[in-house]
Amino acid sequence: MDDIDRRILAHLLREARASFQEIGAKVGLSAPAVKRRVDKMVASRQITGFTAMVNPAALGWKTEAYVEVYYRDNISPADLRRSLERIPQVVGVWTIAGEADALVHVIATDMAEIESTVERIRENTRVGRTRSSIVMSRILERPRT
Amino acid sequence: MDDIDRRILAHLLREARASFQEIGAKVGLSAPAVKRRVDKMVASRQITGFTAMVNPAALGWKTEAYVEVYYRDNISPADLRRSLERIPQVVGVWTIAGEADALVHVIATDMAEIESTVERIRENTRVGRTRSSIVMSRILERPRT
DNA sequence: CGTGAAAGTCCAGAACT
DNA sequence: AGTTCTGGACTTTCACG
Repeated sequence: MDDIDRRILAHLLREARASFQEIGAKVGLSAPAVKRRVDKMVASRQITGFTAMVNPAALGWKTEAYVEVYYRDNISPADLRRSLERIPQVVGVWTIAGEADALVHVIATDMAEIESTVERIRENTRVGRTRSSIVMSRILERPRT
Repeated sequence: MDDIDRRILAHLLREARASFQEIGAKVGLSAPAVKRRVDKMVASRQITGFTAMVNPAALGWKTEAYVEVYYRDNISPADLRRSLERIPQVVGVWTIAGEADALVHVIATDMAEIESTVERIRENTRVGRTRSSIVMSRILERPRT
């Protein structure tokens, strides 16, 4: 991972559908060279994939929340994942050090769906209390460079 | 935005570099038809762009935190954005309803950098207290379908 | 809103510096 | 590491249903 790789990555973060040729022109490399570098970054899991960024509001996902979860006892990351990945409204889960044990990102079409999703999270018997913060507006969101 | 659009979008969320032809084969449309639909979704800002997903750990971004910020008085979203967007370690900001006023996602190379970034957030005189949660592990992270 | 065909562009691998 | 070359695939525009 040298400086050219970083410039290629920066380009892909901004425009993931750019052609290798186009990227090559910017960084001063031929298209095959760029492809080889990108393939390598994907193979080494530095790049984990390419995705579209969507405007949730334009798609009916009007409501979003971050839910802190406190567990009664220790829970393994694997168990945590198993219990939450089947809930489609859960789009992110992180274990945290601080007051709570885990932070869960929930996205839904309306408030009622947020509520029922939090209920589903609570169904796990090991969950103690939860503390939800409803997102009012996205101020800033940028891909990590 | 009909069902075919949703299937195209789902495909792009999974693999943003897929060719229009490939997507067309999955949804039963020709490549030009797919391109027109994608162009339309981009033009209408339902799709806001295409980006690479990176593995922060593989890139030296070892440390991540979510910081809740409590303000002394009301702050406008525009002011909030202005004060935080110049801090490069800040990758996400949302205003929230709950206990705190804003949730700030911070990503850094090490703990010291997290600390100094939180310090920078606190420099704004209107910030009251902050409450940080350090991310220990990413359990689940998926694009919204 | 769809298709099919044109021309231009790009990809992906091979061969070579 | 990098390049150039090449056959085949893809994108993109356009005319048309």
